[in-house]
Amino acid sequence: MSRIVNRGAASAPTLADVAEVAGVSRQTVSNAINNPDLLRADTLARVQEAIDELGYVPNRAARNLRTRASHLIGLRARPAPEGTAHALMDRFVHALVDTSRTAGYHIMLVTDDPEDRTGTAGYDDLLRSTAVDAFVVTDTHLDQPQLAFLESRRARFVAFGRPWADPDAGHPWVDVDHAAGAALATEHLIGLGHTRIGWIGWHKDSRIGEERRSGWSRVLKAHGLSTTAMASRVEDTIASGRSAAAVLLDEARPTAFVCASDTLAMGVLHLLDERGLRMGEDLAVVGYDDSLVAQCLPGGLTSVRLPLEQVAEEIVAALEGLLARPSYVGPGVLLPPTLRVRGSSGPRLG
Amino acid sequence: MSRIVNRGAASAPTLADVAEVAGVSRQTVSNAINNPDLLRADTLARVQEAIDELGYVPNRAARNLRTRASHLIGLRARPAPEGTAHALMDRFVHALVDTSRTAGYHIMLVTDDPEDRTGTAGYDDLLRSTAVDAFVVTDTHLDQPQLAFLESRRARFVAFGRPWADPDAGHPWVDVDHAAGAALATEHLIGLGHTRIGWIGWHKDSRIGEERRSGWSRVLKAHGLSTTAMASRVEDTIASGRSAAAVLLDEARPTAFVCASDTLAMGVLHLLDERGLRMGEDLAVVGYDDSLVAQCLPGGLTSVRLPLEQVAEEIVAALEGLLARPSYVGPGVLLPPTLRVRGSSGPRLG
DNA sequence: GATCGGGCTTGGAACGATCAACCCGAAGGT
DNA sequence: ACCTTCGGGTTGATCGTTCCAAGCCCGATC
Repeated sequence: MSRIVNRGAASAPTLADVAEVAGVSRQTVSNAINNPDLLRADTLARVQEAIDELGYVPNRAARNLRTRASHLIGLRARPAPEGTAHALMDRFVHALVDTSRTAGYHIMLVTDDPEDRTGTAGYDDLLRSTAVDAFVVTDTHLDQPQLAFLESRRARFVAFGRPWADPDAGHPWVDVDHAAGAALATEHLIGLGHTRIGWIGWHKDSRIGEERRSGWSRVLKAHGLSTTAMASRVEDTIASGRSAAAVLLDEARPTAFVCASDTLAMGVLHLLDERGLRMGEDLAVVGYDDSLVAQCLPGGLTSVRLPLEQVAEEIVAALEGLLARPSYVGPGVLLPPTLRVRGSSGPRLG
Repeated sequence: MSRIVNRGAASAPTLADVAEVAGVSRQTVSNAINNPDLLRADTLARVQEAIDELGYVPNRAARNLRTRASHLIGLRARPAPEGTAHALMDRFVHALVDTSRTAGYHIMLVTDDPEDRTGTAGYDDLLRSTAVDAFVVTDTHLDQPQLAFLESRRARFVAFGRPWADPDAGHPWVDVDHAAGAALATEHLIGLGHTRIGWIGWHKDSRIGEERRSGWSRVLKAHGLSTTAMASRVEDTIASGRSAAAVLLDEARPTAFVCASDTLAMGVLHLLDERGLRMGEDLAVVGYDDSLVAQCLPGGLTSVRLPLEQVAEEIVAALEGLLARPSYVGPGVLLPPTLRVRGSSGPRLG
């Protein structure tokens, strides 16, 4: 069953059509839509009536052409790698779409063109062609060159993530206080009576990883507890988390772990599973990101939850400043995460 | 630290600028971009050179206005509810973005405006205002009225999901063969030696749920195995999955469960955890959706994997037909899922 | 040598909105 | 009485591209 369809093309009503019906000029209709307070109440009502009658909807392309704006924000994001717990994108994307809508923007998804090695030409084109007004970029820690390129091109964008390389960078940014999150997790474990708390984190070249790690070490030191031989830095995979946990557990005998991600935490849980140890009771584990995995796991994985909804709000606020004329670039925003306590951090120690 | 920035507005080069540099007319430049084969090779080269020299990028708004097309596809999707394992959106969205790009389209995200109860006005506006050329709609099973509305408005859209109400609906659709997935899971368990296989699914009014369930019952019957008292229909939450499993386990004593979702399967695993039973060994469990949770869980959750990349490809193909002139609507496409075998379905029985 | 035709090129006119400037009458100040 | 101001509305120009119909050039044909 297939067919050729010929859609009737009764062309849509334009501003001029509405103007004629309402007995006013084009501009007045335009004002009725964009600056209603410029019109007298009775005129406004008459125009509105004509709009409703004709079912008029402004043509975006024409408006975009004239105003040199598209009210479209490009979201540059890479998908969560399979096999990791990392699914914050879903939540963040939705929060961003919602917040943007209330501000009159729509979100357009952009991913890297695998054929473009620099991964930047496409973005530049989108901006220059007025396809998007600005970008929201994530994964800033991974793409220093790209960020530099965007800045050099005077591209308009807001970063979810600090400008690690240049704290004084000229672009707006919003980030989560990663150290505070790890500190929260560590304090929580100390509060439960733990004194030997290990860290499983990312490689040293990960700025976020080091940031999170600093929260852990700072709190331990503040409580006079030792960090020596208690930390491991590995790749963000379940397998590395598992083996890092195995080594630390045998050598330093921690009673709890704080992990730089839920993925690594899952690695610890894999190890517990293998060794027949009970999560929470034999070993406390805290993850990071509050992924779906943390939420769904039997017993639940205690995890640091990123305030993605607030991040989205701050990003949209920054976008509005960026796109205002003259554009306004405020200071970077750092938001505190929270801790979701679940079974994996176990009961208070005897 | 905040500041007012005044960006230099060296206005972008236009078609006319390129034409002047290349010593040809606007139309020739336009042809060089859109119909290169209409030009003599040397002219084309000269134009291309001018384009590169000026760094010209066609203005989308102007093109959209003239051609009455935006090359933007609206993706209507709702976020995964927190606390469920359901994270297929991430993968599907990315697949769709990638496939669309190769076809020259971009994806714009759309969610329901909570203030608009019908949830349809917004979509209609977007189409009429030429903001998007067409929609991709998901969750078709949940929104019958919306689908009907879109059809009545002659809106252009492709559905991810069968037109359950009217199998002969006029819009293109792509769906996964849900029954086949459940059948795959059931066959797998039978192959492992199970004969008492339970079903935990969704309420009867869920068409997808019933479809998946039919795969399970069909296979059992084909093998002469009983389905009586072996099935339960509940909400898609971990808690309901857990209690459904508890009841079935006590009353019908199945040795394996096929679940309509990974979320429900996680419910079963929660129960095992409570009762101190071992997943896979004491009870085999198969989920549906191949979520990150299934992948990350210690031992792993065997699950039915949806061919989302292929779905995306078929959807884009359907979109291209829909947007061609005259538009072409092909028959619906049904794609087979696959099974990802992991620890939760356990070893071959005794 | 005039005509024809095909391949390229050309200027002008849309597409549908907003911007900038202007217009008009009534109110208020000097 | 005259000038200014201001609210409320109009008109022509413009954004940058593609469509349209006509024009040009050149070689081939009669």
